[in-house]
Amino acid sequence: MAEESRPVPTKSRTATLTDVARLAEVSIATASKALNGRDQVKAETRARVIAAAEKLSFSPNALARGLLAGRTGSVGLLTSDLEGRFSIPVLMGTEDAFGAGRMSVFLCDARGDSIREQHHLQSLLSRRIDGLIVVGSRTDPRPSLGRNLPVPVVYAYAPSESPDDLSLVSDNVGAGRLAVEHLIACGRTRIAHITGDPAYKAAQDRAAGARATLEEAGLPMAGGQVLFGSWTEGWGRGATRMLLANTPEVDAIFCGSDQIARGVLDALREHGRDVPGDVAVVGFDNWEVLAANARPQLTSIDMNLEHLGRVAAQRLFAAIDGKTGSGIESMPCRLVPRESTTAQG
Amino acid sequence: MAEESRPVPTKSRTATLTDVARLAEVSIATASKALNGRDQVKAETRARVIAAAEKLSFSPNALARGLLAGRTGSVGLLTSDLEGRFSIPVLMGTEDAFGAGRMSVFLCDARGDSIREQHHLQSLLSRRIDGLIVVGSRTDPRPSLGRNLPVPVVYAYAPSESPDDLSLVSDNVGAGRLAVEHLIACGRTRIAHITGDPAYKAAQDRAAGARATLEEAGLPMAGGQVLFGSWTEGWGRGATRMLLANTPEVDAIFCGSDQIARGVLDALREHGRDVPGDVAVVGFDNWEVLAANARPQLTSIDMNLEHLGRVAAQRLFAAIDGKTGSGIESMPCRLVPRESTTAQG
DNA sequence: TTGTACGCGTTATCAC
DNA sequence: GTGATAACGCGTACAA
Repeated sequence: MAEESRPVPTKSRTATLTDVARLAEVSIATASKALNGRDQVKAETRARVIAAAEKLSFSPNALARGLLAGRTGSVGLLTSDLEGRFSIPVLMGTEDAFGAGRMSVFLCDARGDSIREQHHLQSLLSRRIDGLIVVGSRTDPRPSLGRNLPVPVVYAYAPSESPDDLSLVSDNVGAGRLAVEHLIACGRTRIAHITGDPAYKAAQDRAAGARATLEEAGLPMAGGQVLFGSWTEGWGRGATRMLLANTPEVDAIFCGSDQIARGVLDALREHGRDVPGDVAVVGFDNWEVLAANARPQLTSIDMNLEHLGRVAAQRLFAAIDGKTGSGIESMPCRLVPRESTTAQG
Repeated sequence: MAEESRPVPTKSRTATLTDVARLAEVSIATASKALNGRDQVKAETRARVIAAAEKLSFSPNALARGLLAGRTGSVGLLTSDLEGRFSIPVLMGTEDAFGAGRMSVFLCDARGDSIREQHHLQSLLSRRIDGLIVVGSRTDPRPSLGRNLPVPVVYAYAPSESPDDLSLVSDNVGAGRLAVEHLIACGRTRIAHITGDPAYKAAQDRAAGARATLEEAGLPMAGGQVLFGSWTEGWGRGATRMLLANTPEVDAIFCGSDQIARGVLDALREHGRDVPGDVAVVGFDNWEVLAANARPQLTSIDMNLEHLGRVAAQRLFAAIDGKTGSGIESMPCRLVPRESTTAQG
């Protein structure tokens, strides 16, 4: 259990440039130049100043500097939903990119509430961030924050509804194509698609890509149509049972998520179908915990979300430097082959 | 694809207090008082100032304010590993608590690298954060950042090695007790424990709690000893097979993680054991995606990590106000009952 | 090469 | 009630 501690020995106030200057016996102007690498200062003087700074463990006050410079070297990261597992990798990517660029990141979670979002936005603006990244939790377009913000904004994962904004998204249509092309390349011809809630644009996009690719190859959609449902293992199991009953000749299933795929694998095993011998399975999200631990290990589509976040950071950097862009920039996904599609049936 | 946009119409510089004062035809001193609710200003004047502020969509510069006040209203959140799923809930809790208190949160991910951690720490200090929360990804103690930082620090999830620091952790020993007590209450007497890597303190603590509770009840540890392995489904399956071979009379399994538990459920089903009829199963982490979608749904231990994060934020608030504490504060876990233990065999 | 002085945007203290 | 004015800590013209 925690105890109250004795009063801490008086913390010495953090050193200021004035302190350093005094110790080095120069003016604060000279101290500033010495520490910032300006070349109008004698080497010996600079050394003395640097030594003094070290000794006082001086660290320049970023607030004062920002006040003067008009730029703070900080950006906002406004997420609508930290819980959703899609925000996290995007967030990691941006944090990584900004950290490398000596930028600090303010994290705000609006929890899907637009009131809270506005509140956070005001707070960020009052802190004079240099730019803002808005991360959504679904691929459906979200309302724009507007064009008259004093800082550039980049939307990631969930695009802005306004084409005037710059948005970075995953190419879900392309991902659907990727999955079906892979299955066709594996020699499959009776390919079904089991996916989640049809109200999600992600579901529609992936299905569109899958449909288009099948049509171009002159192949039918096994099961007659895309099987929409929910993003759960339970739906994966249920849909598979229906599918096996109606279309027993199915030899491949493209799933809208790894969770669904886990349910599909489960049901296939129950019905004695070998994977990938009888039926090949492709998942979506490449969620390691699910995909890599499945039996057999699950081939899956990776949206490269961390990369998406990094690119978002780069675009924001560029925008801060005045090179603004607009429109929706679509990033390719990649297929990660594992056991559930490798062997040839 | 994104296109270059035409040069944006000149953004009007964000309004300052001077602008507001000029528009309201008062001095900046009066404007400041009016906006900050000081009571030495005529109502009519105040209204005029507020109107002017609205019109210019004035937002006070937090940098200037912080420079003067000596407090910035921002805190640092230093995580060692954003990828690990334990950091996220803690982080959500702290973000939530601080957001409500009008504090902004700087997010830094050190990626388990102490060099990067030092770098982030310096960056945060230069931004004059009011306090710092350090979130680890494992429950093993981590090196202290030291006692001579200019701001209070609270360690969450992973405690500091130094008892002089304040740390908040989950009570893993208590959680082990909780699980076994529940199984005993369900009428089980031949209880096994399959868990992860023995190098993790979490594994040792949970095992210790389980052992102690069994001893107190005069029950043996089924299987003869705790089955340590890795935090994977694969180990859950493998360990279960061994267990069923050596100790077929086992009637309950307490698992060190939900992933392990999923493997255990899998193997039990394969061997024709009914859950919970023949064998009851308890998981750990209460990871919804795994626990709630298991067949049967998995009873699991929840570490209340979001709450842990919120309490960490409260402790930091208190420390900022001068009420510092120290030592390790242990937060209770809770058992979430689901199908895998409810029915009586 | 070094030092002086101003200003970034606010708030608080004091006069008026 | 209101308005000058001095800080907060720093960078940078400009003067010395």
